Amino acid sequence: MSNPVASAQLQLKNIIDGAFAAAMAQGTLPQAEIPAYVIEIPKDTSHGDFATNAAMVCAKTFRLPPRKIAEILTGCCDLTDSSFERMEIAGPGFINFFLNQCWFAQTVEDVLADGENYGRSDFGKGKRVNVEFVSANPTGPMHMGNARGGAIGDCLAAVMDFAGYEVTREFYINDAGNQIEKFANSLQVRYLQHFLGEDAVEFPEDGYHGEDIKQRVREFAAIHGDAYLHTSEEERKKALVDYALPANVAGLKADLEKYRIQYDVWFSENSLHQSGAVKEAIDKLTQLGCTYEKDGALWYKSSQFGCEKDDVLVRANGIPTYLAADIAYHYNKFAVRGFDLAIDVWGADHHGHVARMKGAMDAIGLDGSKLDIVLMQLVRLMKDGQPYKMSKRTGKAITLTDLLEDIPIDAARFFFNMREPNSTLDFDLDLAVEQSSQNPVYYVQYAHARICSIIKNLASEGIQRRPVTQQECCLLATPEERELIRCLAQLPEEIIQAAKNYDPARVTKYVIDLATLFHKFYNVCRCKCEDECLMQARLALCAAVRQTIENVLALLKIDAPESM
RNA sequence: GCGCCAGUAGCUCAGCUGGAUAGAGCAACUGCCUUCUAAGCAGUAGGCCAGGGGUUCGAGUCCCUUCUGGCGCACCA
Repeated sequence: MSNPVASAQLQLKNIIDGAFAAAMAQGTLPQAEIPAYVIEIPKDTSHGDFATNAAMVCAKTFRLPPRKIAEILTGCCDLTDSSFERMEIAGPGFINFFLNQCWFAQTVEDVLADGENYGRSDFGKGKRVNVEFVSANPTGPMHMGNARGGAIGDCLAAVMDFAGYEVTREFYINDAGNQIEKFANSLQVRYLQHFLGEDAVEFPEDGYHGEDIKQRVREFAAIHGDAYLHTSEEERKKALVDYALPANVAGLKADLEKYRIQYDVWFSENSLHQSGAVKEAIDKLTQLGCTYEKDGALWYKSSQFGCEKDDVLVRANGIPTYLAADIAYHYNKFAVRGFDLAIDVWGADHHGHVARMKGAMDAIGLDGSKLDIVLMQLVRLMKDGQPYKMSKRTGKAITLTDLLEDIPIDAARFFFNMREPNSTLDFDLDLAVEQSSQNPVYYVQYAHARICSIIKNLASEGIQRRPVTQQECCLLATPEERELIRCLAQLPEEIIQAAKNYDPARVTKYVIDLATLFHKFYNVCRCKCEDECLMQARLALCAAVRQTIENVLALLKIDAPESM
């Protein structure tokens, strides 16, 4: 697995450290500890491929002007047998380094050699990470927040995998607690209404009013008829929930699969109650002195673990709260299943819960820093430049299913990953369906299709891509070619950054940039040309770009069409 | 009231752990197809990075403060 940028950067660090050592040995710089300096990639390529502020941060240490230090350092830098051809001092004392043509040639070869693995790294060191996302309430259909969470979570999981983590995708089914009680009640009222008429029983104000509840009741009635009309309420509710809940979960699963999301684990909250895991977690906290009783309820001392106030674990009526179950759930992730890291993707409206959960992990004897929460802000659907809240057909909030009926799945997955999770997202419904360059999905896919077309066209004229020598690859020296290769080289670092920051939107931005650079290259450099060696080198470059686009689109689970 | 997140071009947003002249896309205007996909490219124009202080060689980025917007502060999940 190659990482052209990191290799060059490491090489450069050795060169610079070597220069410091040499200068001190010569006595041109006094003996001193070298302050931390950075090696960065300048925005402006005229400032080189890499630049360091080493001379500037040392100004105080050596009591010399930055440019003077830079002169001494460059005098001691040895670039022979390196990936660099030259360096220069610029501005207030930057030292800029320029990569040689071999590096560019080698990068193209590396991409092709790595193939579908190009971009992978061992950054994660095989650590086991659990990524939990969507975890939609099984009492009804999924909303826009779930749609965004699905795209972000799934892509983040793919990115983590690519960055060298061992990833488990998980859905937490909230099949316990208050909302299941409301669900049961809604079902049974609808059931009674189904047979006795709408007016026979009043529908509870806080019930689930959706059409989906009625639908489940009709299905249930078709199987069991009015058999549960005369049973106890208890029995009736249980029968209805036992039917409707698995049906809903199956529905969620089916909808998410349409959205190209497949989970490794569907984890039931109820199973934690059944197995006694919730009670165990509560007992453990109590043993550790983290709880107390007040007003008949059992409280957890959240305030001792970074929260504003304490929270109830077990209500006065003896039923544990969601928090108790959630502590047991995360305890299970770490202590039982042994994950090294757990990432939860939550809606930003749950942000108040973050400190509490992390604190609770510390309280229960685990490490709260291993739990990370990705908060995502709300989605605003836009149509004709106006917020678009309700479905015209149903008059209700737009569900994930509605969305996917209206726009292509490629567009949905791409759009939801265009912004970092923690920023509000305007989802432009008109743009998402538009088949033009304005739609970034098409823009990227078009670049891929173009490359396929070039290769196919040349093949039809009997010109096949063949292995190229490094010397031939060195012919790729126009500014457009070099920019394009520079971008290719960036992928592994881009993936690592996305994994490190839990920000899958980085890869989306990356692939748009890559497509842009390819289109620029395409307009200036013809692959089909007189010089056979140059043609083959350009074909190799095209193949490398195609491979890279494919790899990124695979992370997003978006098609890479061969023609458009 | 307290807390979290945000405020960058007319609009939607980039800007990596402080770095060189603040960048894209859309919208507006001007060009480029007898040659590999014009779903493309090149160019023009557009800015007191919300306001005010501070930290330093250097601030859109860090600290303080004010203003504005979103979201939370349950024996709901």
